[in-house]
Amino acid sequence: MTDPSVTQDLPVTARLDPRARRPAEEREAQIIDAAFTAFAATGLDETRLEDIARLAGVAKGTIYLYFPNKEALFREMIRRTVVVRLDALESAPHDPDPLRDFDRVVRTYWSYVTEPQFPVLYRLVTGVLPRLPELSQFFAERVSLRWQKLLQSCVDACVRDGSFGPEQAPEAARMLHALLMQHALMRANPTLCSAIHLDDADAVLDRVLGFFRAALRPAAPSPA
Amino acid sequence: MTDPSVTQDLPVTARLDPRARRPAEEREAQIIDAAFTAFAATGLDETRLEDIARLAGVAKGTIYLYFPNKEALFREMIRRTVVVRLDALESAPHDPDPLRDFDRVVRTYWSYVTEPQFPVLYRLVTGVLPRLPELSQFFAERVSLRWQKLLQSCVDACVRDGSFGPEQAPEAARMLHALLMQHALMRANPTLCSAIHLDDADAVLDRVLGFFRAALRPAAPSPA
DNA sequence: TTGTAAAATGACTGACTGGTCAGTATCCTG
DNA sequence: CAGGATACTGACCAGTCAGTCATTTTACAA
Repeated sequence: MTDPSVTQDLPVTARLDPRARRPAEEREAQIIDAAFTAFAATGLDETRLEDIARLAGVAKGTIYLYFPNKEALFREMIRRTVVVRLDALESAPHDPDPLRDFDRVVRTYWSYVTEPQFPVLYRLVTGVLPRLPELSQFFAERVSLRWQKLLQSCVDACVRDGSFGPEQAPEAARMLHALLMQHALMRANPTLCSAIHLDDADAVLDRVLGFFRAALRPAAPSPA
Repeated sequence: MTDPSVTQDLPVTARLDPRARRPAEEREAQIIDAAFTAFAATGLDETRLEDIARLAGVAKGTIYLYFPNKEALFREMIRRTVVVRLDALESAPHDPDPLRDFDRVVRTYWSYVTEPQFPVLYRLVTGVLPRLPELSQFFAERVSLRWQKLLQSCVDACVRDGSFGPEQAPEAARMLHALLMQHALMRANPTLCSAIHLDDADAVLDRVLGFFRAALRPAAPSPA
């Protein structure tokens, strides 16, 4: 406590000495972080720039040195928070065993959508969908589509391998995507679905995977 | 064209002579309809009461004769638009054949979430989730939960019947719900998932049902 | 026809907030 | 340490819009 009078009611982020100049990147990150918190809590319209500024430990005017306006800040916040692990994942070595590779990808996806940030982003993006369609576009291309392609390639490998039956394969990626996404969202919004049995993320994933594998298991040899 | 100068640029709803007194119920319905359209297009915050009034063919002040404020209007609009076919469905006669009964319920659910109104409501409700949690509660109880219970009872009947294997049954309703819901939302937001193959609602349902039945099909008799 | 109660109107107000910019603090160079 | 350059500040302004209410219109009974 060097000088409580200055920092006492400044919220978390701000502890880097106020009014001190900072390298542009750092300030930007500060503001983006604050924006995420504020927007997550109250949405694009109900969030006052003043609040973001306070959260970031910065004056309102400062925000305008880094972003031309509120909407641009929002957009930029979304873009940056869509941390994409896909680059790493896509170039990572495939497991030679298709089933294990499938498992690895699914688990990575699950941990991605299970992070607390993800459902918030999803809600914010869908919430402003009619107003900022390019943002949804970005989100779709950057997240949904790429994951689905990746999943599909894993499924296909399992089909070639004989681990999965071919009947459901063509749509399997979309089905799995739907199951995982919806479960992640249900977990995040207990209000919206009184999600009692969904606390344990691993357990949920196991159930979903069990269901998925049941659908994909090769058909029984035709009964005599 | 009796008197174009009066009605020419009044939008659709308003054709009941303006400024004429109407029974309270009718006016309320007028306003709610307009509110749905307006909120659907621009969301709770971006919609001006003036716009709703114009759409309803009514002056702004009139709205306040029927609703205490904007938020209440929004809430009421959601409540009423969640047309619940469930009452009818729940008391409707079950088909004695469990599989056919299952089919009937699923198809009714699908037609419900496939109506253009549904995704709009869903988006609006989730969009204001942190601000109006009671609304989500209402939506959840009135829609998601009741449907899931109904679906589950159909699934259980099919399991008793031997049409479905018991392995995946305990979570089957939630899985099916997740699949249908997510597909309905994907169809409604092509931007968000470049939903190419999802135009034909019946075809989509068939694929989902095919997948679901594959997961639920009884396990093959243990191989010799 | 007229009187009156209820319904509807829309100009108005006041609070609010996105965005600005003149002024201040800090840093840096020589 | 001077003095220029740049990051930062926050009081202010202008636009917006939810909500109000004095006035007008309508319906209808006498």
